Amino acid sequence: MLQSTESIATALRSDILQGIYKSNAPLRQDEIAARFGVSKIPVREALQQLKVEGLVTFFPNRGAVVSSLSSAEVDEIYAMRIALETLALQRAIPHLTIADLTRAEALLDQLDQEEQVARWSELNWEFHALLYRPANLPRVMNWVSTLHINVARYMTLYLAGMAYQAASQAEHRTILAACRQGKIELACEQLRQHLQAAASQLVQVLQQSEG
Amino acid sequence: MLQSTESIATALRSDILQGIYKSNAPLRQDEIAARFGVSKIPVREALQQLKVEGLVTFFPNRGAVVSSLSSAEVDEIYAMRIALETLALQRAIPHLTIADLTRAEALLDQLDQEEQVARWSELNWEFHALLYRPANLPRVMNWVSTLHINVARYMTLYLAGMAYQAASQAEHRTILAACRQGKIELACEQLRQHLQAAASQLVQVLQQSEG
DNA sequence: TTGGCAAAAATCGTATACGATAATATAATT
DNA sequence: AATTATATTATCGTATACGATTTTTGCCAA
Repeated sequence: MLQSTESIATALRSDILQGIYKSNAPLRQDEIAARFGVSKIPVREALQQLKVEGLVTFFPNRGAVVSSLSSAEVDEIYAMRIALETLALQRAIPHLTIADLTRAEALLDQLDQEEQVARWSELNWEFHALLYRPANLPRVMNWVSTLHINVARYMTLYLAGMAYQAASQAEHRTILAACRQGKIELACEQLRQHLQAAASQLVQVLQQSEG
Repeated sequence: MLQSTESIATALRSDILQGIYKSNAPLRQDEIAARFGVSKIPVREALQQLKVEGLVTFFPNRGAVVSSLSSAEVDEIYAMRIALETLALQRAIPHLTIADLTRAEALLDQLDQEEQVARWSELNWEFHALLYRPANLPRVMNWVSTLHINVARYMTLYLAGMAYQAASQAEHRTILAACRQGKIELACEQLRQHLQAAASQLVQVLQQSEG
């Protein structure tokens, strides 16, 4: 099994995003190793990566669990997302092509039709990433993607309602319209509001469950 | 040797920041293991963490080297720093205490006197971190610190001149003055300019060496 | 029953060991 | 002498093994 650390990290990231491993769930090294047909060594290396990404937390001599986020932490992550995603969008807009805009429009139409929550979340992220990618900021993209994974798993749990999806789609369309017109400031402000709206709702739900 | 991964990561981070390991320098696992009196396992786990942080790059079957940054990458890292550090400062200012401001002033006085480049760089970061910490955004602080390490090692190499330090100190004082007056927008704008100035100079130097 | 308490099992963290790949040195060929 | 081929060495990536810690289980006493 050559150079397995990376593929294990990718798979675990995906599992956490999809909710296969939920918050506080232990990530047993032997079990994961068996699943991938490797020893614990590359599994632990992958887990150390996910630790830096914030997705897992290590407890001394008790191994790793999926990180659980307080409402304050969700708020902080969204604050980071707003800062970095508006940066990306701002730099991307001048480089957006007609093809990009057409593809974005198609994604929104798909989102209107989508009923499956997991798939909706995927398409939603695809839409956002599409708008950021032309900024040509690979490190920003990487980190934004990581931040997205950190909170998206909560979104699929708590914000699955049609009400949120409808509002979100309306916001997507105002953002896309501003992008099409090259109105950078406006597009960024609407993105900021879009993310802030998601953050506020998620924080509210979490605060309730925190009692 | 119990739970050594973390202390190894910390030490290597410090070594890279201090330029003990320079760009593209190989990080030999056996050598590092011997230095810490451990096996390669915790060393590799530490290196995987630094990889996510951007400080090292792995080449298949050739191990890890200290990442080298292109001018474009430095530009991107500073763009991230500006986005995240203005966020932190903006949220910190309402919580800055008199004690914080006094301490910040003292740090600037120390900086005026400091001749040793490495120590100057340390104090400089201490000043910045002091202004951000009251924002109470631990994840932002962590990531900003990582971004800082990524570029600071280049700073000490290329921007050691007194001209830069004098200009930098003047900017520090305008930022601190705005903080003292509670002028959030102004302070953030001046911080943005301060970081942008550093970025521009470093990018320029790197572009020259890139030919 | 319930609340410790000891023994057993599970799990972790890492040292050791080893096959695989890459880098280097040495020999062979033109 | 230069170049290619081959052997040697260095280094990596990970499987195996094992002591240490934690968790669970079964037992006894209150």
